Amino acid sequence: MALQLYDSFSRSPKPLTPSHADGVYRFYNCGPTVYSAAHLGNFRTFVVNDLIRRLLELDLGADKVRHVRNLTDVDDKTIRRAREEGRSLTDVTAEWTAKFHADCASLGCLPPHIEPAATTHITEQVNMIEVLMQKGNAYRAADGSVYFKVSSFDGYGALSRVKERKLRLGSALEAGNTGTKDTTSVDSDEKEDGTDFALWKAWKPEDGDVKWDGPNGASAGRPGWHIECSAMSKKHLGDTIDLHTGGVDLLFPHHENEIAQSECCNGTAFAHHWYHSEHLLVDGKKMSKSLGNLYTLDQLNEMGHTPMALRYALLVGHPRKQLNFTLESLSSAVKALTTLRNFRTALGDQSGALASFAPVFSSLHDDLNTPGALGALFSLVNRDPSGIDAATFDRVLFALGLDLTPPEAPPVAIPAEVTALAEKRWAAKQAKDWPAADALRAEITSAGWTMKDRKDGYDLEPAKA
RNA sequence: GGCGCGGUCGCCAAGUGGUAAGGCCGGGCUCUGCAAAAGCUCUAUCGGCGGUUCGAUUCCGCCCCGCGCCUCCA
Repeated sequence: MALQLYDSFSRSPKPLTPSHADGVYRFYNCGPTVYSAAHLGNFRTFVVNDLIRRLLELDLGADKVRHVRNLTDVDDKTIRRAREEGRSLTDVTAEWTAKFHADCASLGCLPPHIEPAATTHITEQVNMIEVLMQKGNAYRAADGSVYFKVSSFDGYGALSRVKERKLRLGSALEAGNTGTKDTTSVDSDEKEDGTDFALWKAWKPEDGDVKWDGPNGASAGRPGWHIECSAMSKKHLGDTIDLHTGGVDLLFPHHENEIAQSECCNGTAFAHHWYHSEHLLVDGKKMSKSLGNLYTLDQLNEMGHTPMALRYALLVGHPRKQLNFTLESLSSAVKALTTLRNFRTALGDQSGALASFAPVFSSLHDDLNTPGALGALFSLVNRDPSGIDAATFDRVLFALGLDLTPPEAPPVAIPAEVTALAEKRWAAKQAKDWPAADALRAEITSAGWTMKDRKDGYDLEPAKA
């Protein structure tokens, strides 16, 4: 069964099959803006995309997948951050790019084959803007910026179905939906129409030394956000790509704008398939920087949560359904991972029936039904391991990106007095002095530690809350 | 106001026109001097009201509740 994914454009599931003669599947995934640490919500999307990447590799072969994920390293936020910290833009974005890479690696995400950055593709973007200007799809405003003329593209709104946005904007304002919006980054008032969006932003004093020569007739400045994806996608994957993905919040306006730019410039269909993963919620609300209800991987790691537990917790929800993240889901994940690990160990290198895992793979192939796949997996794990094929189990683990290597025990300092109590208890136990041993165990427990006996010794762990 | 998504066991979460996978927690058991770990095992009629149907949690309508997007946003 070929991998089927819901297509946001046609609003129906569609198989992922290469459309180019070389059989290489072209996959573009909108990446992060590198100005601070990405949060778990962001990583949900990247983990889901990693799943797509892995399944494609399994289905088509690793050499038949070209996965591109961009880095937005110039925009209002990156520039503001650099200014606030008195650093160069490059210095700031390099730091957060490295952090992003480290976080992705810890979560077991395969690196994309190509990771283009906006600032190293200025020429491509400028060229594209010039074509759009020549074709009458873009215009230079009085301030030297360049805008895309939405009314010049009939297909505008087909993805997000907001064709009459302009008319309805009034309603939105009345409904009070713009009260908390950050208006500092809104395009200038130089636009001919409210729905037009910036392709090129003329330099402003607060941009400091961040500027490049603009398209013909435009001022020096920097590219607008949307154009980078159109330009980099075109350069690395061609005019028409097989799949374009991102979080649901990118559906409008980002992806709508990308379609407009690319199709007007290239004169061909931009993407055959659009896929959007849903948001991660915290306390029922979207995890976001503006709400301040986010968790970064560092925060979670400091609390003692392993990256694999995080990945598992993200996999528990269907990618196209909002998932309410809780710390409790992490302890649940740790247990589940342990069960899987024990089962895998019991398997050794035995071979067995390959078909056992069919339900797992078919769930995965059916629109990335990770909860269904996990359910099917545990149905197997709950049975006798005999007859289970270890290599196929490993394929499942690869597909899910789960690394079952036992997490290293977090280095916790054991108080000397607790160690002393444990030693005394161990001695008492050896002497079969049960009353003394029990009394000492009670002392250790009240000190907040758990003493776990093994045949040849013992372990001390902080008592669970 | 427009567009979209969701409401299934204490928590999380699949699924199907024919009477509900799975994970966590909790209960019971086995093992272990105790404890832990590990293994086994038990627990739902699917937001509300109508409709279609031999039969609906699954289809349709209405209602209630929650979330997201409507140019910062994974």
